[in-house]
Amino acid sequence: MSGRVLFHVDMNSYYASVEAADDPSVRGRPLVIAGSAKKRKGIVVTASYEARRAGVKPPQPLWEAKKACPNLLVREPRFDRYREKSEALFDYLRSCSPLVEKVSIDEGYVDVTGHEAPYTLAVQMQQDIKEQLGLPCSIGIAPNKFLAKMASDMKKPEGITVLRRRELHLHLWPLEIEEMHGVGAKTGEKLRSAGIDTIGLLAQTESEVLRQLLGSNGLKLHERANGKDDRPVDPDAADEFKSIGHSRTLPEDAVSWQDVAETMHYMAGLVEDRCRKKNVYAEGIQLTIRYRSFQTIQRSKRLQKPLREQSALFEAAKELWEEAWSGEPVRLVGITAIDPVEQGTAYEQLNLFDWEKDAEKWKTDALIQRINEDYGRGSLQKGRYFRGRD
DNA sequence: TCTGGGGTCCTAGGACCC
DNA sequence: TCTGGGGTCCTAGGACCC
Repeated sequence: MSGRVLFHVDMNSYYASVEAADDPSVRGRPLVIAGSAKKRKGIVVTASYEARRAGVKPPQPLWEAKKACPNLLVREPRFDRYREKSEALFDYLRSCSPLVEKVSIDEGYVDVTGHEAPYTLAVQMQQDIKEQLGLPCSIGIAPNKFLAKMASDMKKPEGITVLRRRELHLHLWPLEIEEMHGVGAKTGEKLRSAGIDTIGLLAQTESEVLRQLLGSNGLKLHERANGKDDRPVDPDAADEFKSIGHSRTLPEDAVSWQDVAETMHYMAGLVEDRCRKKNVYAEGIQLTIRYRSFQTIQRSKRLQKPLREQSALFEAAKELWEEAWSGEPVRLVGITAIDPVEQGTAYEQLNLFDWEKDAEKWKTDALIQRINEDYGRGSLQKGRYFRGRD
């Protein structure tokens, strides 16, 4: 009963729409954005509505899409351009309300509580975005995030949908269970096997039954299905990142460290670049290996000292590789910096100071030497060295 | 001649500490 | 000769989303 009014603004076929906005020659034609099939990245990331009408549906292998739609136009993604347009979009949204939360490159929430005529505002926004950026979007209007998100999905492209709590039985509950945000393949399967085929049945199921079936996620889904969701629109959410990673599918499967080393080094460089841009160091590193079988493993470890240099990330990744690689052919590798910390926040100076103090306290040359040696190789961290002894 | 690349959140077990 | 219980940190993996 908080009486909030939230918009979920969702761009339609975003990448394809940016291409169409920039290049009139592809407008109105079946277009997909996909990686290069030669490099084994032939996946349809986004399809224009013309392509969708021909049966193309992301994510789908490119060869399959071409089979479904022989006159398909294919473009490789231009992420920099999509980010640029996205910034313009969010600048516009923030001109409508200060409470804007960016969810991804092409969607966000806007809290317009208190606005005298939300629907009229939505119409205006949709029109402005079309005129100023050349991009189509759908807008969902509802009292909370979940319902706004579900609403924006109800009319595409270029729809505006109001979803009121008292109308859930008409517009939300009849939907198939897989259409619910937060229900993926696995959860959908579990729910169906329990006879819960629609969002309405989920809403009416005893919450204890759902907890048995899905754990705490079951309780969350039950609340959402009943129209309850208290999450605020958080303008800072996008700044609070927790990892920075890059990965690549290799042109062909790798069978040795030598085969992956160059790609690893390159990934480490990309990670360093982004850490620098965000002014952070990584307290941990994660290696991702995807095998030919598509089984994907991840190995992570905390670093002895926060770092971000390409060579250091590369070396750390190599160590993880040596511990983790099973010997099977590898399809994809990735490096992720985890637990980012701001540059200059305490760590190096402060800790060095602490070690000196600790060394002073213990006062044996041998110990001081040992600390220096250890610290030199960076193996002391966070004042833990003496834990259990003092 | 399948299946990209960027993320987040949650759970669970073992180590370790008190 | 018998070993509790709570808390935190670390790691791996599952599920989901765009």
